[in-house]
Amino acid sequence: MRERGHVTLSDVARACHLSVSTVSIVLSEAPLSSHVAETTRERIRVMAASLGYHPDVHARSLRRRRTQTVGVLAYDMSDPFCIPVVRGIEETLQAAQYFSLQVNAQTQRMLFDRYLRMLLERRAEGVIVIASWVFEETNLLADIEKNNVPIVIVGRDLTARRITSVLVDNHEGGALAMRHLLDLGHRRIAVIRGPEEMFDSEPRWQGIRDAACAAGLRIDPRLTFQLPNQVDPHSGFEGGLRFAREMLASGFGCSAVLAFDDLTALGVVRGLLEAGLRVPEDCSVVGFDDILPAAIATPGITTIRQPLNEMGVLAAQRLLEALDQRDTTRMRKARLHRLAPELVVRTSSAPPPTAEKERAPGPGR
Amino acid sequence: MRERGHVTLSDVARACHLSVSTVSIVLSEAPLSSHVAETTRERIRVMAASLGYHPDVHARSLRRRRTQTVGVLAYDMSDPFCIPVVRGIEETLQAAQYFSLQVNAQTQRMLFDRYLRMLLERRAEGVIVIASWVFEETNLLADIEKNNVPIVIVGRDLTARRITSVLVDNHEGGALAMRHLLDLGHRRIAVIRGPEEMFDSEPRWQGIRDAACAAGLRIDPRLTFQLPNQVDPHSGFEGGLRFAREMLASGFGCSAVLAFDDLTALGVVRGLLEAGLRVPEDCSVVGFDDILPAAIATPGITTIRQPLNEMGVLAAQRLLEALDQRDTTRMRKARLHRLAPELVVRTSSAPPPTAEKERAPGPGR
DNA sequence: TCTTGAAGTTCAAACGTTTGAATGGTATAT
DNA sequence: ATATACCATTCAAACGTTTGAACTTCAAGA
Repeated sequence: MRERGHVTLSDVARACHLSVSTVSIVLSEAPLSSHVAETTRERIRVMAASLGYHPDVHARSLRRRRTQTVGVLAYDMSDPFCIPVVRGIEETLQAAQYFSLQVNAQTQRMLFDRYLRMLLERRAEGVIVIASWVFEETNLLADIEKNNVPIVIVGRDLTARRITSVLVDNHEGGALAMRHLLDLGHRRIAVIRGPEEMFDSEPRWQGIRDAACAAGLRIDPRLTFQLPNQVDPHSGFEGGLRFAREMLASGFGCSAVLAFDDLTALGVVRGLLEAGLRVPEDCSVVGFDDILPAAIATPGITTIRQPLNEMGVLAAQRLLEALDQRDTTRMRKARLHRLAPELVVRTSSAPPPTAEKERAPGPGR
Repeated sequence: MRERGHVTLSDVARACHLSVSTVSIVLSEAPLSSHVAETTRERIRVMAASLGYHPDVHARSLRRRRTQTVGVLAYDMSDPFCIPVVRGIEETLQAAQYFSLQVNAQTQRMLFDRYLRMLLERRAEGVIVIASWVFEETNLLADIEKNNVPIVIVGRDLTARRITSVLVDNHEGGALAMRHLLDLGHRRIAVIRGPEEMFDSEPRWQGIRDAACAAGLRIDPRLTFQLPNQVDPHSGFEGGLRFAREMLASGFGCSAVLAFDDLTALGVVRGLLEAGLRVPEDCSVVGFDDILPAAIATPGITTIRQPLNEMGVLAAQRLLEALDQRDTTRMRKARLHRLAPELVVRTSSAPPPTAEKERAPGPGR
């Protein structure tokens, strides 16, 4: 064991009575290593292992001028949304021999900037940003361009800024949810709209309205509710709970609630059950995202699944392509990937209490 | 913008008609920078900013022989258990100007080893491992010692290997849960024990038994159930669900279920509700951990909270201390921190259906 | 005997940064 | 006039690694 500091190449070289070069060539499996006698190679490897040698990635990166690192900046790792995306990214990068350096902005702009800078300092070769909000005008973006580091963003469309973007088709998702409730026979449907500063809110709401419209239904404005802008991504639960209480207090009922996301839906369920109503018998609830708590709550929340893992994989693939073309092509065009969401039917949705009268009168239903 | 590669100190120096040294001294705010004229300093800073210069952390680490980096190896970042621990670690390290390099072993031993090696290669100055399982005999441990990198582990006791350990008092937690049910008046209590290969399982079970014993209750072996060893940390839900179904099918009932963790508890709730029973009126359910889904499900799960954030903070503090003493003290003694858990009463637990008869007969209760 | 070629190994420079020592100035005290 | 102090800046070496070029040594071919 060394007195201090790490075991280096020259430690190994000294122990083997060889030069640093030879040891480096062998341990890094450079092309030249085929010219080194197998016995020597083995001797070096054994010695390196017994000394506990591990190459210094800083020295290596400096010399090779490659870090094999991609930065992944998530707006909040504790949001269940991020986890599968990050995992998809990680898998894909790992297979391409890249290390994904993950940092967590915790929805704080200050941290966001700090970490973006840190990724630059750590010489990430590319950056993937997961952010359905924040990330507006930071001048670090210019620095990233100056240093020729490609970016991909997950969760919103920034192709206008010439950044390749991967996101779910929110319009279609909203429409899927609404059509599901309409198909079940609901007509009095309450809608909880997302915070205004979140990118997803508007297209989702559009999809909901368009689907209602196509079925000849105009959504009653008295049955819509707006979630406030909040920093805490877990606040959706509180919002849903408050909505349910207010709605029940107002006496202005509905047979189904279409919530902005799963946390909101779980808040609504809590409010309804607390008041002694049954879900879905008295009122259906539909969420969005398909996060873990929605699947394991009882009743299971009917929701719109975002292909999160797939989105991560796609983002990583696009980034790897950009890295490949980095030197040849200067001008890359930003691409937009809008992935299809999927309806996941669980037990929080059912025909309305009076469905038999509203729909087909046959006794089979 | 440079043709390729990043902007370097010498780019800035050239643009300022100054030497690399001066620019370095100013931008890194070295002590010598007080000797540099303020006008010069400002000129350098402006130029650096306009060129988009960011210091190369690899070159800096190489020269300074410090990386200001601590590795955080979690056995599974998608486990809600890890999130608050990691956040506590991150906060604490950040305040001490350290960067926490987080990696996710996804409960795979192969990844665990690979990432541990990577942390060594990235010259993490210390390592925090979050692992209630895995992490048995990896010879990388020896390498870590050889390179004089301090370790702290969260989630199990490895003081026998002279590694400082931070964990919750599982024995006390189990006892708390059992005493809560006993206090409510339950006598027929089913217990779902954790997987054998998980460190927490045994002490938790001991605590449960000791508390029962102290109250003069012997737990009926027909009411205990053993979760199988599983790689997927989300499998607790399935286990709980299966338990509930089997128990109901056997007709051998109980008035309360003490589940190994929250996911298991949520599985039990699903099984009971599916069968038309009410929670907590017909059967109480208690979990362990206090993860998000337990709080936002309805009924909210009564559970034993682990002070996860605090555990992260503590682990980081101990590591920072070890880093401070690294050079002076060679022999550090490993410390054991066993933190007190806390009972969180929600709505999944209540007196048993026949509580009035079993306990005090007064009408006030 | 002299090339030629290969095998096995080493030299030395470079990557971008930091930093102790050194430089050339100018002002003040002796 | 010389020493002292300080100011503003630069020199040069070092961190651990990689790699193109160079160097031996030995054997075979001309």
